Amino acid sequence: MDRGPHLLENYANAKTQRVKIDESFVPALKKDEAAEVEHLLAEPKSDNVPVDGVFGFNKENSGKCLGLEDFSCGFEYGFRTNYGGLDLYNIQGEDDLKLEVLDGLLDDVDEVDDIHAANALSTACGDFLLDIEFAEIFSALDNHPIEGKRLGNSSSESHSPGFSGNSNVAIGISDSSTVTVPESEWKIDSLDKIVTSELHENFRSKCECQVPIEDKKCPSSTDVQKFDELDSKNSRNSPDVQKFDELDSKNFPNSPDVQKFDELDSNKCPSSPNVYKFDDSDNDDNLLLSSLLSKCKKRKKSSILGTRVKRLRRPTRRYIEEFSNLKSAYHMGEQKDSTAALEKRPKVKAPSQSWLRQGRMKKAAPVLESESSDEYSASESDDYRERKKKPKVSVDRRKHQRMWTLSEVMKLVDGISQFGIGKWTAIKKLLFPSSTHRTPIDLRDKWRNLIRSSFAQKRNEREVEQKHIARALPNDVITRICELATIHPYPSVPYPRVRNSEISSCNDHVASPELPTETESAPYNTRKKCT
DNA sequence: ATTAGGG
DNA sequence: CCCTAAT
Repeated sequence: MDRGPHLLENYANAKTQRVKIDESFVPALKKDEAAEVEHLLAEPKSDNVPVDGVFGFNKENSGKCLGLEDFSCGFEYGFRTNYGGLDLYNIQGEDDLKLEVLDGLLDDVDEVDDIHAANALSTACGDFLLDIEFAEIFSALDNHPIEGKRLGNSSSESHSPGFSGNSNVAIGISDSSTVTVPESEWKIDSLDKIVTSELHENFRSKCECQVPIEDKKCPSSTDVQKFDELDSKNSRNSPDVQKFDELDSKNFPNSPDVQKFDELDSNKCPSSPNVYKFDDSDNDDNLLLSSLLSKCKKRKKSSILGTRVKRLRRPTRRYIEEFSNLKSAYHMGEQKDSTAALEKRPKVKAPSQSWLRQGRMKKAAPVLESESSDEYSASESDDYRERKKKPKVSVDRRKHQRMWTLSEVMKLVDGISQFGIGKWTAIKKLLFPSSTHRTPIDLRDKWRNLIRSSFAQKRNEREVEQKHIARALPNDVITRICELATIHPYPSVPYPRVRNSEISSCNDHVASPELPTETESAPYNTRKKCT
């Protein structure tokens, strides 16, 4: 019973966290209004009227009262999808996670006991609000675009005067600067007004409790009706709910994932000061939080779908992939073959870093898969298909090129030795069956480059005794490539001037095209006949 | 749908 | 890597 509040406080105190508790849930609310709300919250309790009735968090009442819950669901949803790599909703990047967490926590509070958890209405909702069905209402008052705006607020620390005093009212507000929120343009005021008004209205009409609240600005009853409609509509969409269930279970099979949040988060926005982090010192609480979170997932589903989640911004492919990869990376660890040591570039721990690291950042791009997973990626086929048909996708890939690893090169060489030149799709299928990247064309391009570079390197090697060729391919690979190049001459890529002499010399080093020395190059020469 | 070539 | 033309 007191656990919830306790938790709240704990987290409120955490350094890294920016969570506001209590009254901030109506951030821009004028004082009198705030007072009203507070009153409203406080009042019912003495009357044995569950506060959640007002906020619509009651089980039987869920979905009512304009869905404050929905807001929070939005956050939760965002978090979940982000982490799960689900292609549903883009949080603009970062950190709505904590919202989810907090929300979950709060949500659970009312489960814990008779604590009526009023949910958190974040100031950050702007982004989602417009999305949500009932945003229409807001739009009437507020047409401000919320795109790309961010709430610059909030390094402000949490303060929890108001409601924290009420032992049975837990109000969590996540005021996260990290959450994408329209700036001042976004009329929080109007929202708040409506919200409060709605609260009043609902409280009156549904709870039938006299609340000493002056209905200063009650929106037209139509608005209320709208909410109600919405509500009823939402409350019975079991199919959707089921859908969500599937979805959910797929993406979040185990709550332990939540624990990785910390790591994940820091990877994603290392620079953000406002990143919510689990405090190490709070391990117990973290665990609790995790379980709470998982619990709350179930409970929120219906309302999430109820609002017909449609977001303005879909998550970037990159974003999605990133998360999924990240997740899979955790599960499978970093498995690499022995050639990994020879990788041209260091492996990156987190995709997020890798996409920063390289690539031309002209346009939006898909995620850079972690090296370790490139051969195991399950989503390969999809990616591949899409890439081929939608030009847009190709635009995406352009963004970050992926270095070819030695192992990849070797596979490519193998493939060419098997299929010969020009069977790029075959090679792709056979040797890069699960690489989301590396289209047949890529293979060809790579091969084209390999030939050129190999010969160049070969030449240099002889002249300068390959010393400062730091990131050059290993000699044997070069040799193999040279051989293959002679065996399967690439049509349109003339060898850099040094044609035959170069080739012959190249072959001299290892094996003659006709008679392979039984060194490592043997397997390739044996198949030279396929041109 | 693939491949070749060029950018 | 991307794009386009040619198969």
